[in-house]
Amino acid sequence: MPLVLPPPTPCAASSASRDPLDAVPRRGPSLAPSRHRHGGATTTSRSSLSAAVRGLLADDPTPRAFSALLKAASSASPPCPSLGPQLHAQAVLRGFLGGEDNTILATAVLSFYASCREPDLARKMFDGMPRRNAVTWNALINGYAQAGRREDAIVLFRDMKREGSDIAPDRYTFPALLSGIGRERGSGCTQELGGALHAHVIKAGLEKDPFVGASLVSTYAARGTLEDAKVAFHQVGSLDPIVWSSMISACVNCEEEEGALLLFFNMLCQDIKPTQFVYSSVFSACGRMSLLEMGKQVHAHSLKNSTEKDAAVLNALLTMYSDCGCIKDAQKVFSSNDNTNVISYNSMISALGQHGYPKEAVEHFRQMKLAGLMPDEVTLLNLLSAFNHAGLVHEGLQIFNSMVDIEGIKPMYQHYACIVDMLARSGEIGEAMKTINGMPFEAEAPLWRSILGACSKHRDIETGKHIAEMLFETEPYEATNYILLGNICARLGRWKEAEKVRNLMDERGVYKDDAFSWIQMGQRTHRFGVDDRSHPISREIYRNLDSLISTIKVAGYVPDISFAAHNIQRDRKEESLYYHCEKLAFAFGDLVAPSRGTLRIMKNLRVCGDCHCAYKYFSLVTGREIILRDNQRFHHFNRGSCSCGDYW
DNA sequence: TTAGGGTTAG
Repeated sequence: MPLVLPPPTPCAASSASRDPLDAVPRRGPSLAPSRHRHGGATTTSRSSLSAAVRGLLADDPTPRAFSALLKAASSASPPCPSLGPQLHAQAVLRGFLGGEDNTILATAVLSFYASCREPDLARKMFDGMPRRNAVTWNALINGYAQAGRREDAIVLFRDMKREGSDIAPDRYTFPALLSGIGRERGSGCTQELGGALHAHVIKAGLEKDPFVGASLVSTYAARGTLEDAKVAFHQVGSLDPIVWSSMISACVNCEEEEGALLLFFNMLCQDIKPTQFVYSSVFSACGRMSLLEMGKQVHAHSLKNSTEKDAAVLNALLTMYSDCGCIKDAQKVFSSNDNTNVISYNSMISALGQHGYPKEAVEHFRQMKLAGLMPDEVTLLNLLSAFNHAGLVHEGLQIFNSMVDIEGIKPMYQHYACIVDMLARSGEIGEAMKTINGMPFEAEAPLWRSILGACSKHRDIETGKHIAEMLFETEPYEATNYILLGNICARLGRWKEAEKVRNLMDERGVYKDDAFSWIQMGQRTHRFGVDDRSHPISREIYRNLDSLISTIKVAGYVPDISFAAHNIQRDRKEESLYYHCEKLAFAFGDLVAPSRGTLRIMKNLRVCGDCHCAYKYFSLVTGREIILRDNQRFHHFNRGSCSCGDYW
């Protein structure tokens, strides 16, 4: 008679502590339950579970009670990985796992190990079971998938199909498989697997199942194939809110923010109540597009739907306000959150860094530790980034050098990239190159490009040329590389070389992205290109801009013609700077917005140095606060100065 | 009485 034995030591969470309930490590990613259920079954707290287990063992427990407690233990919050082996051992001692009719309880034990990412222990249970049902198979497939053991999951799926008429892949099998094996972008093998699984789904007649459909949608989105996600979404054709939330999140993941917003409105029109997942994704979409008014309306809507206490919603909301240039509102959201977690702090530290408040970022880092939250690799990256934005090289290096010893976090590629960028931008290009040579990773093109940018800033033409030539080989169609090298040449007055770079671009058919800036007024977005005269009130905008330029010239503004790269006469150069898109956007905002009100302006590329200077004077002569978001960070202009301290 | 789908920071 088969007997399913417990493992010799309790799970992998073994500890010297006497009470297994106290043996839960604070940081134990491999032991954390892979999934918590939200919106449906609630999780159980560790203390109430502890009491329940003591009560159970004191009474005369039934197998049914063991199953219920195992289920609760697998989804306990905080996780309780040592409870499973304890319950398993007690069930064995009572002979509950020794008979033929142990399928349900044995499956509950198996599921516990699977959810604790211990697929080998789950497999031991599986192999020792005299009878298995579909639940047993699905639980082990899920265990392998969640542990990243995709090959094992696939083999088991194949075995399941061969098993016989009673056992067949069902609506539980595919989400388990898809969640674990199909979500790595850019893997050819995974692409084929995802498509093959979709074919199996259709073959099994499950393409209309909302559970399976939501899984397919998110799997395709994670691979970046939004069109396939849409096919899966339409195949389901359901009003199930989770399928919709999966599709909205898919749009955001694939940078189709407008699509996400359209789906959100469509959802409301069909009376499908948005969940916290939907609000999180929609806030993310609003933030990325800087749609402040829209974001505020969705915020108001979310309050009506009682999602205001959800940590993820609040974290997304915080980031939305920050991305829209409203750092004070972001701070308010953070302060209103009673459930701050590591992501809340990471979001706030990131926001403060991007807005140029490194001291406040450090203060939040300190508060985070005081609150008993362990900084993770993202926290450290955001902190380094805050120092980088502010040019605080010494502080950045100090944190970087103490990451392993003090924080227990090994620097990843992004941490090195941040430090290299920091050194190069501060003028320490030689040190940046040394760091690249000493790091345990191969530098990728964007990192070399950031050094090329620093060479442009510091007019280091020799290093710049060397890096540009290398980049012209590895990414010949990236316009930025040519622009940066051309700028170095132009700034040093080496016009012939600048001309050569432009010719090379033409020969290769490389085109740079057109610069544009935009500003929201009410519900409308007004977009401006360079020298753009297409706006209905263009004449008034140009008149206002000319007037503003005259005023700021009197106040001391001197156009910096080094930002006009073409070899043209000085007065023409000045003129070419006046009608940069960010200046046009400001002139428009200044014309139509109430006087002295804050203006929020966005630009798709990095702000031009001359415009940065002009904006400082604009803020001085108009009394306006100007918040400019470019593709790097935020600049807050007020009373003639910028929050970046002219370092960006 | 055991299995499953969708969020937030970089």
